[in-house]
Amino acid sequence: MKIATFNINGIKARAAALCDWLDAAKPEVVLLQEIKSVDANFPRELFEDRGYNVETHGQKSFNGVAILSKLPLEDVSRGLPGDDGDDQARWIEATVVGKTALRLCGLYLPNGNPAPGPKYDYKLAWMERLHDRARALLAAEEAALIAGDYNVIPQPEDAARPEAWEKDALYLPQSRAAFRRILNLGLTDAFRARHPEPGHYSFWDYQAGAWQRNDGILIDHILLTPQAADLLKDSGIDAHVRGGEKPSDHVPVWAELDL
DNA sequence: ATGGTGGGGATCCCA
Repeated sequence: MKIATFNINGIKARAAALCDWLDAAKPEVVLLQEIKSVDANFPRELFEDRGYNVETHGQKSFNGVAILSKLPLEDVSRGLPGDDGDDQARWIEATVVGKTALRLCGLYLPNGNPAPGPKYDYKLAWMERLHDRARALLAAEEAALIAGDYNVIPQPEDAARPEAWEKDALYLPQSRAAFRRILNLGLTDAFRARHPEPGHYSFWDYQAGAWQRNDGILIDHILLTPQAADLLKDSGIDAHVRGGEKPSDHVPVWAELDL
């Protein structure tokens, strides 16, 4: 079963590119970020016509996450626990059942720039809540996948020019330490488990010809609990999507699980 | 040091 994460940077602007990729890659499950749409305006028929069940957690103008799945989506929940005052749509969960049950968690982690400042404080607080949720998922000792746009460059080899990101919220030591602390709970990075070498990216800025110069960063990650990691067969990044018509600035990252 | 591009939707915010 192929499960992908894809920050599409606006569903309205990306409907064609997303459908082209779905038709070619045929993933069973897709976790979407930055749909930038309220639930009522999400073009769910586009995906239902292709055999996907659709669950959204949107908001006006910004953020917004969704799950597309050919298998039924059960026990859907919206919003990352830990702060009732947080109204930003950045987290959605659901369960699919294949050979075994798999809990899917889709996330759009705060960007955090400029740092320092209130946006960076929000990012770090959000990562603390993510840590707590990940710990609970691990304690359940079941297969779970926590994937999305983490807005964290975990290590120097995850950037073409790490020195350019030294003062950026995506690469500050505190951001990387918070990510590592979550990983160190016992999660497996599905892409890095199979592709440890440098030079793999999931985001290229629209500006300054970043794609043409391959000036990318790897910030979209798929983390697996041990029970899910045991099912990992393959993983990859569909980088070619960045060279398509009206592309997102991110590309799909996927994992194949024996589910 | 600056400005480079793009989406959303309102005359500016966010990335």
